Amino acid sequence: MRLKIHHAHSWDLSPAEARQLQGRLASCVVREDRPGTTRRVAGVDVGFESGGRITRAVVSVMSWPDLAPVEDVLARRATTFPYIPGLLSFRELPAVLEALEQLSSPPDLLLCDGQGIAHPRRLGIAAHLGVLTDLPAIGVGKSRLIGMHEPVPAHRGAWRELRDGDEVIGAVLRTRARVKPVYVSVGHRISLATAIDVVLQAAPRYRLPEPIRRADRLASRQ
DNA sequence: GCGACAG
DNA sequence: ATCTTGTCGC
Repeated sequence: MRLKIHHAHSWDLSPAEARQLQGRLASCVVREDRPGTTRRVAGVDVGFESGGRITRAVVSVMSWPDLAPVEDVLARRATTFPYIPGLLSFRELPAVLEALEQLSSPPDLLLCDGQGIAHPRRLGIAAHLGVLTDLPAIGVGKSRLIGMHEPVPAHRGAWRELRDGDEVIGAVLRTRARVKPVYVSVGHRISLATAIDVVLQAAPRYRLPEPIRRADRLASRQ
């Protein structure tokens, strides 16, 4: 598929330029529900190989709401930006966009590894990806970047607001009882309440480690 | 100045 | 992100 990029920009930036750009793109994030018809949901997993020299992105598409596997794609490329907390998207998104272009048909919703607006400048990787693709996007982080929250009860479905001062920037949600909670935040064109519902609905059959395992299978095949 | 810090 | 060791719950 051809990917339409909105608010396109250079990736050859200094850390200072990247931070400045985040401030401008953050104002484009839509924090309310503005979905299209949801038929396919894509899980986006990012990471690296070879001690960081290679950046890897895996996109696993499933049908919605039945969560049947539809299509998996993998992209790898030489890393061109270092990992700096708060600037993850500048290291990972070029590979993600390359992977998305390999899909035979576009997804309707993105579940992206990492934070959405739960970010110092409100533009984590999921929000950045949402703005560039203009697709509804949800950030699902495995650990915290910023924000404070009350303890989360141990049962599945329990959640607490993640706040930065007075602002609610996300939710800390248990997708399974007594398992480490995930950090859910708005990426684009979705409300926090809807994002929580979607993650909870997707989690039972689409466990967060699942895209990683599929990634490893794809990686060993290529 | 010191600690924290998505993946 | 990755690696290792010790502990705990089912």
